Amino acid sequence: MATTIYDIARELDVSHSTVSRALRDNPTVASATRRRIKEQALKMRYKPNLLARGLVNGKTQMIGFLTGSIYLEMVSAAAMVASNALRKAGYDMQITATEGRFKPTQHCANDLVARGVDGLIVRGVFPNITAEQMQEHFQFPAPTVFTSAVQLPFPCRQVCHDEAAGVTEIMEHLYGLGHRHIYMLSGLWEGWKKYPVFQGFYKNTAKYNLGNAREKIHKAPESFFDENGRRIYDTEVLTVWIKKFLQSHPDCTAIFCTSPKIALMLLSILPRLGVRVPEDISVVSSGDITGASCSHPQLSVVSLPLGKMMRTAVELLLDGIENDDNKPAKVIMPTKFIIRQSTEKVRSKARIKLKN
Amino acid sequence: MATTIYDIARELDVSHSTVSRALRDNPTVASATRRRIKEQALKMRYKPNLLARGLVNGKTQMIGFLTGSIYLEMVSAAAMVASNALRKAGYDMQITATEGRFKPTQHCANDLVARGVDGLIVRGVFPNITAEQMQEHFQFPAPTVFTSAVQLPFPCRQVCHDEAAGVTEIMEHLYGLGHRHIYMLSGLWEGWKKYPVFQGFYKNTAKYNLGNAREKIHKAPESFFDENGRRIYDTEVLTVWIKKFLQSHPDCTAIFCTSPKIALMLLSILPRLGVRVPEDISVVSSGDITGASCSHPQLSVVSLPLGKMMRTAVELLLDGIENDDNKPAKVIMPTKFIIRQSTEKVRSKARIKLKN
DNA sequence: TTGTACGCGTTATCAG
DNA sequence: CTGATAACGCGTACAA
Repeated sequence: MATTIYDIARELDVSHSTVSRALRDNPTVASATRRRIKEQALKMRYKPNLLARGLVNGKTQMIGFLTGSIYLEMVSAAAMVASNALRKAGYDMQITATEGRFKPTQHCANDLVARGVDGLIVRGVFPNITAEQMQEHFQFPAPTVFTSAVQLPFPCRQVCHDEAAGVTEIMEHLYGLGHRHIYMLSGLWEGWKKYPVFQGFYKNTAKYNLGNAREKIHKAPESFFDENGRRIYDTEVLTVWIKKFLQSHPDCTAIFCTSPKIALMLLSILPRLGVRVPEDISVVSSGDITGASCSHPQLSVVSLPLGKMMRTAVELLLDGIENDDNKPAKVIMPTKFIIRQSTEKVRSKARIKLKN
Repeated sequence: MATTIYDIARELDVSHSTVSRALRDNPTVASATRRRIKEQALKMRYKPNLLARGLVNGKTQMIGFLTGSIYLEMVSAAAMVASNALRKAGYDMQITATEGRFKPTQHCANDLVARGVDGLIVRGVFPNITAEQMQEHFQFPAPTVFTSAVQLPFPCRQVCHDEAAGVTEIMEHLYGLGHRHIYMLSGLWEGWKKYPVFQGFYKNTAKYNLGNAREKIHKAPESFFDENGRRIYDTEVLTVWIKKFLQSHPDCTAIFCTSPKIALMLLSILPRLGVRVPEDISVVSSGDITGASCSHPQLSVVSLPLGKMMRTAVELLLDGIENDDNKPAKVIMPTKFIIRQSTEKVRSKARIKLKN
């Protein structure tokens, strides 16, 4: 059994409440006894039971970080930032990854709350969870901040990045390079048609008169989890897919991927099909993972202000906790377009031709 | 305030203990009342207070996952596997990332225990924490399983992968391709000289008579965290570093990286220095991150059995929890060498020459 | 079948 | 300055 304040009290022949006070530097207890108690506590390796403390205080100094997956580089990076920022403010953060499905997500969220977290950071939107479901089921008694690429269509505290603006930059860039046949390769799940990427794509396709946006958006093959817990896009499958795609869309001169991972794979697959990047086709992506700067060619991307977002989220959260409210607030952060080498002037040939 | 069993009891004019029993399907309570109570609980959106439950039960159904960083792809993947395995067994898992330094790590570990976790998975060894410190400070009252590349030099439950064997495979492979000047580029911190990678490298360098191993091992430039929480190896710095290295070691025909990320960067830097991979220099790494299969050329790697390791760790942990013991156990898992395209027959020229 | 009373380890309020 | 005593919400002997 772990030692409790009672053990210390008994040993020193004082009451447990004196021990409790002494341990938290309450000045009402004589400095002499205070010292004695602290020494004894140290000697007995006393560690306060945080469950008990949380129960009586109604506060746990613990923040929950809820996310569908911790596997994505950008998610884990975000978690680190949030964790460090919170630690500075005296809070611990516990990450809970839920696989993105509704049931586990809700379960974990409830658990977090039931475990008495003082606040909640909900990262991302979840596959197969609609906005309506989020609104209905993601109302927690503890202050909550949502962070994602999506402006949630209900009042809540949230900080998101302006992905649509990023898309605008991309389209502007590509258009300036002469591209008129720009396709979007989406790895995103259904049910969130309102994704700003889509909106941005629609808007700009219209603005530059690039044809029917709906026909330009294509869904990438599903990814899956391998036995090592890694989310994998099967290379073979993607190869077949992109081959078919280019055969039926030979006018394509630029591909905009919503996932940098898919973009990176494209960079490696296309040359094998006899398609050069960027000479034949330009590739660009949303999301700046580190691999993007050592790919061949280096990938042009929309960089997301993850660090700022998470620090802001933490600020919002702490504010909510201090003032014991949960009043809606929306912060939208600008993205930054990083031009590297995967985007170039449009090719002269109208149609692309694959090897053999 | 959240609703408690007392609230339900009052509403239904029964005692709170009846409610407590009913809610956990205790057959001693009349099925009629049981239904009434459950309905009422649902209606009042009752959620059990897990702090209180944990306090009285001495069990929380919660496992802590302690790691220096969650940022590495392999760590987050491992976390997902463990989390899912634990969930199946009825446990929740909370991840705590500590930045790898001693103080926060110890703090977080104590916190986890103080919060009443039923068990602990400690992933990796920690920068700047020696084996002695680990032995002294990582003795927790709750069952603990360590997972890492290192066999901890003290009795504990642990599952590690046999990295040395992986190195052996690499060296065998390279030697077979004619390489006699194999260098190791290590991204690992000091203080853990006992890393099996080193041992494996020493052993095989001796075995194949490849010269003084100590002179073959070189430390890569330090990485740092950028504002977005990503661990970055600065490309410029690494470029300068590798340039200098090759100038002073022109005999080098193969580089073995302990970090796949560095290897990937090398793949992109070397060509810019006029060095072709694998024609001029072979590159190989320990750790199979997904980017390794879409690099140019694809990277030969030692693949770690992360999934199996984590599932085994979970098994060990659950065993420890069930039997309420913490008796030492050591599981060592074999790695798998994946030959891709970054390793080839040794070049004919004795010395490498950089562009300009 | 149900209710009473107590304990889990803290903190907080009151007397003294 | 210190010590009873009462919460916090839940589980559970024990009694009814």
